[in-house]
Amino acid sequence: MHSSNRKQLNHHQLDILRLLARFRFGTTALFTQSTGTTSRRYIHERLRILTEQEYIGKRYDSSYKLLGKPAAYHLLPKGIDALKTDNVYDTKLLKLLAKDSNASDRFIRHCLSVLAASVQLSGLYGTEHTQLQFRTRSDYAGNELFPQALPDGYAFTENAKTKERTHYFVECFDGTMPDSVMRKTITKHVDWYDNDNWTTEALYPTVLLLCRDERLKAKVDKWVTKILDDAWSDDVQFKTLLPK
DNA sequence: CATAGCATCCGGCAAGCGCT
DNA sequence: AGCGCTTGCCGGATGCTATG
Repeated sequence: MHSSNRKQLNHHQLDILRLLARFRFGTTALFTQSTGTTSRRYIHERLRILTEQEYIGKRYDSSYKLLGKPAAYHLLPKGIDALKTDNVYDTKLLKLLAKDSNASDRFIRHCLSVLAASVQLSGLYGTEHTQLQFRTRSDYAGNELFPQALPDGYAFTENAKTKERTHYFVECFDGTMPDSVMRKTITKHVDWYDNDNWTTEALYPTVLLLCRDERLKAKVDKWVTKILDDAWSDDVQFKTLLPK
């Protein structure tokens, strides 16, 4: 453990930094699930090593233990630097990532919801042959085809032969925002489609609304029905889901 | 090319916690 | 108390890298 004799980051460790760039925050358990094969203990050790070397930071104190909350990891300047060699991240995103050290608990919770959603949806819609591809706001920052504000996620499976995509927009209603914001999120999709901003031949993606609990799901179902009744068309499909 | 030294991998074990 | 789950700590195995 002598810093003078430190090895270069291996590809496993870089993969973790890339995941963090895409999802902003992560936990040992969620990273383990999202990689599928690797053991939790091992992921933890990678995170420990990256933390020790100050590539990533760790949000954790005794109150977390008491609440049974896992530590939340995020990129530090050194980790962001290490990603620059990938040449795939635009400078705006890199600046955004630098602010994660001071992110609010609410923001962290939302980021973890999105990561959990990607894990859950991979199990729901992916198969051995056609894995579900999940994209985050980091992946499509600046995209002008998608509704604004950008959805929490965009996911798709691709038919190997026809190359046709079955695709989804993902919104996480996880208790981090007031009702008004959630309703606006629903109308955002309907308006974007009705105002002809969806300028490709592909069908508009099914909008998956991940609701924190049964009670919220019932409420959201009602909002969706009402909003579609009031709209000009019902071409946008919504589906409410509960977290696993 | 051989090898020494050490960073990393990874499993075993323990401790803390909630649930029953 | 027993079970399951998570994180922390320890140490042997593995494999990379610097050096001659």
